[in-house]
Amino acid sequence: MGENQEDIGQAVKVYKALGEPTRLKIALLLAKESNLCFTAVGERLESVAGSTLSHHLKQLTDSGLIDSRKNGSFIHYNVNREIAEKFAPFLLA
Amino acid sequence: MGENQEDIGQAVKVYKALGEPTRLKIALLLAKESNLCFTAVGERLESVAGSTLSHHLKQLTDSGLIDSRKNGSFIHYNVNREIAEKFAPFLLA
DNA sequence: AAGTCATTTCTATATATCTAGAACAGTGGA
DNA sequence: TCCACTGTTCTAGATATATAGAAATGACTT
Repeated sequence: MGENQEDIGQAVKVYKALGEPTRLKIALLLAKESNLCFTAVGERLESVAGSTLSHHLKQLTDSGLIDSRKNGSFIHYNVNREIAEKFAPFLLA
Repeated sequence: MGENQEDIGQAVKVYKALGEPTRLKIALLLAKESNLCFTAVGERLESVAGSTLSHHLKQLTDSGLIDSRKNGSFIHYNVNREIAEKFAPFLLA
């Protein structure tokens, strides 16, 4: 019980990342379909420029909520289940 | 399983509210000590102007995460456990 | 080497957010 | 009534954020 300073710092990042409609949609999408790459994520969102999507994915990965794995010229994204369960299990519901 | 549109709209509001250090501290504070009034909350934070605190509490209550109950000239604030459990059980940990 | 695809970085702009001072409104007490 | 206290609203300024076009980087294909 009780949360430490690191947790609080990460919590702010995670919640800030999720507190924007496009990013929440991305997180929910990745919670349902794992291992999507940049372009695949972009295709499921309505009209988001590549540069904007990149910006959003960076914020999500910087928070620790989304992991990225490079595979050739593709980068695959996944929800980090541990972090999601800790801060926002709603994503996994 | 599966979340509807209302949930998503509320989730954005709740997460946006929590994605700011002062507001997260307020939420954590209220999760630990229930029923604090405006002034009592202000006293536990370092140097936040009354108008700023009011603004933050409004955002938290608008999201549904914090409930407020008027009692005479005081307003007491509490974490809404149902909403917290749904979106951010981390607060209750 | 040249071309294509995936993703990022640069740059800019419009909008939102955080902050607080000052003024205001409601409640209760002397 | 007058004062003190609780909390909100108004206004404004500084900073942050969201967005996207254009140019750049890196990797695979031919």
